[in-house]
Amino acid sequence: MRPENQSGEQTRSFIEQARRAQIVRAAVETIAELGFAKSSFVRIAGRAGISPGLISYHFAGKDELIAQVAADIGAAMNEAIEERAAGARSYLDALRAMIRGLVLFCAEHRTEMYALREIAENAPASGGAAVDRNVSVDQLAGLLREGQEHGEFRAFDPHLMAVTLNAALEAAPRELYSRPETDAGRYAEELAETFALAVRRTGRGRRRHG
Amino acid sequence: MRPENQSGEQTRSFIEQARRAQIVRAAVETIAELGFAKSSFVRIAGRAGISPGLISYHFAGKDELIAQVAADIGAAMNEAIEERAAGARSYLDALRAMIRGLVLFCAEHRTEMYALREIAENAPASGGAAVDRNVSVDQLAGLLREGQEHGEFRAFDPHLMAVTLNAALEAAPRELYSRPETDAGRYAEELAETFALAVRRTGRGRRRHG
DNA sequence: ACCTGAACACCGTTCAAGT
DNA sequence: ACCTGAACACCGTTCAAGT
Repeated sequence: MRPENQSGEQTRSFIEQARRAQIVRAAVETIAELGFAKSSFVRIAGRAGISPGLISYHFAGKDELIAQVAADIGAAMNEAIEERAAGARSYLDALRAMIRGLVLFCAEHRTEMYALREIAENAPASGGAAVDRNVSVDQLAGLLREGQEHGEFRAFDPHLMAVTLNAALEAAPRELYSRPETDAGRYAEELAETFALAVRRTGRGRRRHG
Repeated sequence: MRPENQSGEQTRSFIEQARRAQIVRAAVETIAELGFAKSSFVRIAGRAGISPGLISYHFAGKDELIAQVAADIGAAMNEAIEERAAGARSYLDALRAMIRGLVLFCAEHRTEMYALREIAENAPASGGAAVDRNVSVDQLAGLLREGQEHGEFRAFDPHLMAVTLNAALEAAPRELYSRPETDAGRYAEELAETFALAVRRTGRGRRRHG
């Protein structure tokens, strides 16, 4: 019988929080070192110095553990992105800043990205990809829609463009890992330019600066 | 001891080819019906009316079986795409035709796409995603580079644009499945327009300060 | 409440044995 | 060569038992 909780963190005891954090940390290290396939509960528990059964006690299942690992890393990514987008003077600048922020974050945290990539490659469903993707896509769609309402962007479908942009962003860690020689700064600029051209009002004889 | 072969299909006997095809078919049906997680060798073999050991006899491992399933479906996709791109009068038209072709193919083969998506979500590495992706990316990069050399496209990095486009294309089956109400024709047009704007020469003359 | 570790059901793979 | 099916090593999860 494991502790019940839906999403409230208040219901978790101090020990439980500490154990979960310890297990998540051990999982990240194990995945990064041995790869996802070899990261069994026995190995993760061994690294943490606890019994395998204790992992099942604190997590509903392997899915929840992996989801927590992905969520922790994803939260750091979002923080880095939003930090950069905050100072933007226009929606186009915000879009560019977000794209740059993500690509550069990936370049600066390659080891964490390796664990995340292992999860994405071997258990993306457990990694909360489906859930987090929709959150991310909806956020992007909101930004794009606002940019349209302010007359900065052309009349595309915000949701479909967000899906497309999200896919392009998710490809970044994969690309940076599989081609370590890639210049992250240039990648960031290329990607920012690509979507800037895709979303902006076509300037052919239309408006100039506001 | 299973039959050895590297990639040549000539070395495979008639029976082996038939068995492999039978097993692949059973795997596709099992994955589509029960999902990837429940598609064990025992269940696939049961559907095919054979022994589980026979699967290991004909395939080097589960990875190879899943890779074959993904490859068969992927081949059908590529065929549909290239068929459409063949009649294009320009590189921009070819790009648009490929994008439309893929999105519409996904819309017309949702059940096969379901199995492919199950694989992509649960075992993309086994699904040959890494290998096939590079092939596909290289092909796209080649097309983009040619378009640049013929003066149709602007001066982006062909490889990075191909990675981005490939990511956007791979998001299509996912999106069409998770939102069945999506108008595939409109999705195809939106995506084609997005990348047409991203790759074409900007009409405003040259870019400022390189 | 927290934790252990053996037991359990299941998995992919192997292999002696059949034809 | 082709195929079977029990045996094997391993997995995530459960649970009686300890504190």
